[in-house]
Amino acid sequence: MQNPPKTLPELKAIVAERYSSLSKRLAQVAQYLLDNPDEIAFGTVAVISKDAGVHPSTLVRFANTFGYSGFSEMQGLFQQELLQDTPSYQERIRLAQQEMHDEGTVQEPHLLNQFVSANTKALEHLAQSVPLRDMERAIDILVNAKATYIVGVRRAFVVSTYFSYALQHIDRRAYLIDGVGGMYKEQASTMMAEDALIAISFYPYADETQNVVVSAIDKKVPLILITDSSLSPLASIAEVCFVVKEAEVHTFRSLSTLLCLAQSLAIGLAYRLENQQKN
Amino acid sequence: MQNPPKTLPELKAIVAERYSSLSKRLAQVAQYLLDNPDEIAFGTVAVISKDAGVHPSTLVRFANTFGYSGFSEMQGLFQQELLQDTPSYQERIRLAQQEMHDEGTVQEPHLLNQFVSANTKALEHLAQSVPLRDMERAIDILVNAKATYIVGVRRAFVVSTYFSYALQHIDRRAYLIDGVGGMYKEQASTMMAEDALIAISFYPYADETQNVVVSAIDKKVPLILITDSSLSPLASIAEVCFVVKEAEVHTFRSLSTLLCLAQSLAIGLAYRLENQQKN
DNA sequence: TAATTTATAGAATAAACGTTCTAAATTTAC
DNA sequence: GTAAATTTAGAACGTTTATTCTATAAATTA
Repeated sequence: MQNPPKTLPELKAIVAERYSSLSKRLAQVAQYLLDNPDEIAFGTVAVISKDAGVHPSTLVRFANTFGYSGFSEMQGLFQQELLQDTPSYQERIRLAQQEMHDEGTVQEPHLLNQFVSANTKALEHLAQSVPLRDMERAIDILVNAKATYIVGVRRAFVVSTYFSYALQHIDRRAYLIDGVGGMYKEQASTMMAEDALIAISFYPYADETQNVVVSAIDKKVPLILITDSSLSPLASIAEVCFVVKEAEVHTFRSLSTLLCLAQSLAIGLAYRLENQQKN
Repeated sequence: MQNPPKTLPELKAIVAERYSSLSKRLAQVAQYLLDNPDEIAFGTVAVISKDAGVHPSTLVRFANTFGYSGFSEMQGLFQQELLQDTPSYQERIRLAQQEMHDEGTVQEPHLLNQFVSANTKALEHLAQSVPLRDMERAIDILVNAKATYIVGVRRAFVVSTYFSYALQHIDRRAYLIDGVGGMYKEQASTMMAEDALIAISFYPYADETQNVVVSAIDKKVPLILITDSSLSPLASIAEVCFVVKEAEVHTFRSLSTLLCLAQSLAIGLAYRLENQQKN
């Protein structure tokens, strides 16, 4: 190796390329290097090697393998990268917009930026608008539920699958009512009063979801509702109701805040269960 | 001096304030410190002192004067500053923490707030790290695809369902390979070279997903991969590869940024199709 | 101006640094 | 299954590190 990469992106590319042919320990370093560039920029050989779980000399060998005289030389790339003016997020948006203006052509700003902006705002709104009390009540219900059923269609189905995944992840009985084989009714029929139902429903409030909820209410199954309006037809019969305003970009509704809420509920539940176990 | 500043902006403010009452050499250091923060972040005492035209020990005295145990402690602030992603984010965290402090009660911050913080940060990172070019290439592939297959299991399944929903929403043929009835192979068997495959795969890289991808590659189906590391086993064979770092709160990985990316792709595709139609 | 305080530079020090060399361990090849 | 080659961890290396201590220089005060 004679021509070591001169910039971090180049190095990363080459490391990724050669990764599969690296020995065990060198691969370990490669992994760490790609995942924790910041640590490498500031850390010492001793600290980094410990953190990456390899011997200090392995770092030097790694650097040598990629053509550097030693670890320090390679480390320089990581420092260099950090020094490159990383303009703040807002500034980048501003620059992008200005660039658009300058070019004269009416083109889209980087779509990702629009989404990030929109979702960030929506997330902040979420934190402000959801009462802590509702979170606690919802978690109460989930703690006491022998099983948790989840229903939601189309866009809401995405959130349903997350709930299903997350709850099973923390060893809760979760049943996703997905209507496979057109069996909404059948899947919902095993719900009992000591269970719980999480329903996610947005305008235009699909009948499938409504029907499942109604049959649950008949059986006195407590309902946690996640919806887009406090005037949603199910809002009044829900034990707990979360009203979530999603970000919207060019008429496309987002899901980030919903997922964020779902996660918070799942982890809140996990905590509660842990604490119960201790006592 | 007992309470040294904990952030670089604070330190800078105090240095400026006390500047006029500093001795000759300390003032020299102050000058240098305010002008060359980056050098201080990475340099050694020897290098910095030489560059600033003072004796090495002067740097230590300077740090002591402002309440630090030594130069290294003060240097930490300069490093920290370089790591900070965006001022806006940092400020939010700081304010939130201060608010907590003001209340007097030392309590766990509202879970939702933790998530919002983590997700916000991850979102901003996403916008910076995903190259516009990759977005365009991915959209190119999706535009040209007669049908789009989507595969992802467990956590990634949530994202898959979103893709499936979003693509069908804009009248694209989208086939979700969900493995219902254990038919991963069968569902994947109808893929053809003029289609496209979106695969979402995270460590520990499920076999189900791998198998589907391999059979797609055999048929020359272009692959758009969304994964968590550029060292992912599928990364090297993908046409386009998005590496997404998800937010993490108490070992629970988030999905917000993934959804954000998915949305951006879907809407980017929708736009492109609209524009094509016009021409 | 002399005395006293304060600030400085230099020497000294021990700890930590990155690196090299070597023997052991592991993998690969036959 | 043995031999060769590669990879590894460990010890040892000379440097460099940040810091402390101290004699000297400068500034301040009386």
